[in-house]
Amino acid sequence: MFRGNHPTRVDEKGRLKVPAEFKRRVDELYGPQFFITSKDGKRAELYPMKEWERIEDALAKAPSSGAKKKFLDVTNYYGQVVEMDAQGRLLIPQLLREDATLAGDVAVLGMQTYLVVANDAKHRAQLAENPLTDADIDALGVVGI
Amino acid sequence: MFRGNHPTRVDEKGRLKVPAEFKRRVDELYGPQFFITSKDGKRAELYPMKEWERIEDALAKAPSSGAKKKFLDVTNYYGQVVEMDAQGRLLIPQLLREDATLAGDVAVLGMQTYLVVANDAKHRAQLAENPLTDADIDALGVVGI
DNA sequence: ACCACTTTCTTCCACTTCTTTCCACTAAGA
DNA sequence: TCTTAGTGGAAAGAAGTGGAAGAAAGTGGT
Repeated sequence: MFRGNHPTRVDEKGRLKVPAEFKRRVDELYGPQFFITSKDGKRAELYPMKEWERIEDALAKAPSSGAKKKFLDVTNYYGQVVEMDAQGRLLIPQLLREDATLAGDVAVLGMQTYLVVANDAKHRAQLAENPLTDADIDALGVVGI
Repeated sequence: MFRGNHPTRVDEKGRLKVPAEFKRRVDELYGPQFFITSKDGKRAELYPMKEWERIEDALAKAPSSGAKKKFLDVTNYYGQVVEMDAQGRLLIPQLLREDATLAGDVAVLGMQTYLVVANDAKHRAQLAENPLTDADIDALGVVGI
């Protein structure tokens, strides 16, 4: 389970420093390979290879549909297999770097099974624009929040 | 069950001293790990790790929804796993320290299953601005209040 | 078609900065 | 006075960063 925000940076070469905590977990649970992609072109999603393969398997079994084709189209357009080096850095494909403006300060968010990489300022602005309301929380119906 | 207000301080390094009473309860009921996060960026919420995991599980089972996505986006943006040291202090992430102005005197409030950490003066002002009304209390439908 | 040169990519080393942990002192309450 | 809570700070270790050297891929010319 990945959780929380680990602020980090993308250097001028386009390398993302995977925060040490996430790196440790990935090292022990998965290999150094990831599938980096995006569903909206606005922020990158980083799946440990094994997780992505699990999703692919589930999709392969699903009946053919427009939604499936669309999903494959988008995720494979932005997608690429990337590998962490010994220093815990990985090269973000140029296309994603441009579309998701991944340079300088970025937020790496744990989203349970995968990680989200977002431009910090943009993500912040998006949260401010669309805040979490009491009604949202009530809608979840979870006790003790 | 956490209850009451235990005023404490955040030092210049951003370390929150967990009041001894809360520390004792946490030590016996839970481990030293917490998930610290925020829903509005204005005050921090401190969940014993086990409590937070319970919420995560409940969320994982809930059907996909906008409210759920928003909730994960916000809580993981502000969130971080933190650990108390032997002296009962824990480091508040920079982002939260800034947004929620957690420095100097703060109030630690027991909110049943979790703790709230708020800038004392700000919290006071907010209560004054938005007081508890008879209508609020009636809406609870609890006998004997 | 092959060779050589150029350019880009990748990996690894070494330095710097920040974080974390732990020790010791101060203050307050019993 | 003794014990427990709270505070500050220094030292050791870990994390982050830049860059240089080696490898690989691409390009052009003979």
